[in-house]
Amino acid sequence: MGILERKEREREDMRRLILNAARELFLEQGYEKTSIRNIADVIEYSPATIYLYYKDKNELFFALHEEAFLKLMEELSSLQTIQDSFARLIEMGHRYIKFAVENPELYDLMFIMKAPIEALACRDEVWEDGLKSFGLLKWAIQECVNAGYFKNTDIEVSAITIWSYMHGLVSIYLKNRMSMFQDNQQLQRMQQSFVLFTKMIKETL
Amino acid sequence: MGILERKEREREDMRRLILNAARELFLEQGYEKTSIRNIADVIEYSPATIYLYYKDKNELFFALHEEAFLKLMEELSSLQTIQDSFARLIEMGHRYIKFAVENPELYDLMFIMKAPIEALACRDEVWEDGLKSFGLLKWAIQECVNAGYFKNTDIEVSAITIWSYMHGLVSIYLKNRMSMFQDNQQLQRMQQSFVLFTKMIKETL
DNA sequence: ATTGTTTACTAAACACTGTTCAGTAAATTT
DNA sequence: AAATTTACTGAACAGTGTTTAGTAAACAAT
Repeated sequence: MGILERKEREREDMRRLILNAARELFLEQGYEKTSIRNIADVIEYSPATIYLYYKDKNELFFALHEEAFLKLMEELSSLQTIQDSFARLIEMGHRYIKFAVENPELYDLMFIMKAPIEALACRDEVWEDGLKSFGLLKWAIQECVNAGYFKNTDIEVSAITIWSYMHGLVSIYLKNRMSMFQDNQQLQRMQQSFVLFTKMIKETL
Repeated sequence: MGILERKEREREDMRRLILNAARELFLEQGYEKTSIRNIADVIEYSPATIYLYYKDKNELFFALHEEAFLKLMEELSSLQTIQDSFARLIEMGHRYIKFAVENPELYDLMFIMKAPIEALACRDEVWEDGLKSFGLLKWAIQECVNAGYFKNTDIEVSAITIWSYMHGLVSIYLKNRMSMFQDNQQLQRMQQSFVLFTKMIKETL
């Protein structure tokens, strides 16, 4: 009885079809301007069909949120090859900034928008993707402690502190709140600040 | 010829009436769920009338954005009484966190939402409110340098770094991305992180 | 092969949204 | 008193997320 399996496959195909269209529109014109009807137009189905595969718009964007974390984790995965643990943590920071600047819509989805988190909340699940990448940061910090770079033992608090700085830096930039600097100076100022921050953690963490 | 003056007064009254209603709804049910029609209902005028006093919704929320900055500046104003410049900077941080936690919707409006910044952009003005409060931070840092607490001379970079951390910390919390900690632990973790950060800037800035 | 049943899909509607505009009634000026 | 300006609104436009009733095709049972 392979019919059920085929149906399941077809269902997955359809979910992917919808998600691909959603991602395409979302990345090219942003979240707010992407409507269910737009997505339906692209895949040449009725808007109502989308609701047979995704509960609502929140759930649809939570699926993209998951993808985005996969992408970030992928871009951070090759860090394991770096031997020196402090250099690895710094490179992690560089790549985090790079990811945010190159994928502003994804970053918004992952860390700022409330829609994906609401999709989680109403199925009362934990924020696994966030937890996993937070775990990666904690691991990188733990390695620095092990290697003798950091003395501070409360890894959790160190992780929050570093992540807060990183998130603050990129989201001030992404949400256009660095307009006190000329456009061409903003990225430069971010780099300068990042250098200062690395000095700060090196000397006192 | 006092008629023009009266008319101007009446116009200001109307603008305030609209803004008061907008603020009320906005703070009680959030930005997204507040519509022009909701505001119109409260003031018992037609929705079209609102457009005679505010260009669009962005401009309406930019007006609230200005108010929010006034409120923040007010809550930071009494800092001048603190003698020790480092203690003053720390207290500034405390009040920043307090403001964000107690006024999440206002904080969103000021530093995260793109609507107010768009209202600015299409009148191509600078972000004066942001600039002013950034100036206050720079002043507080400069005083720390003057008092010998900090050696670092690039105040601008120091300010970005400190603000980035502060903004990151509170917005991770406000946007519900601290769900890896139990609800009752989140504020405590923030405090711990803040203590760590103060140690960091004290020792290396 | 012909029923009955389930599945996949959609047109249309519901209740909204921001915004514009023609038309009206009152206030002001001539 | 007539003409003009001002303040306001009803209705519409073009969209939004979402639900529901109904249809046609696929499948299962006889």
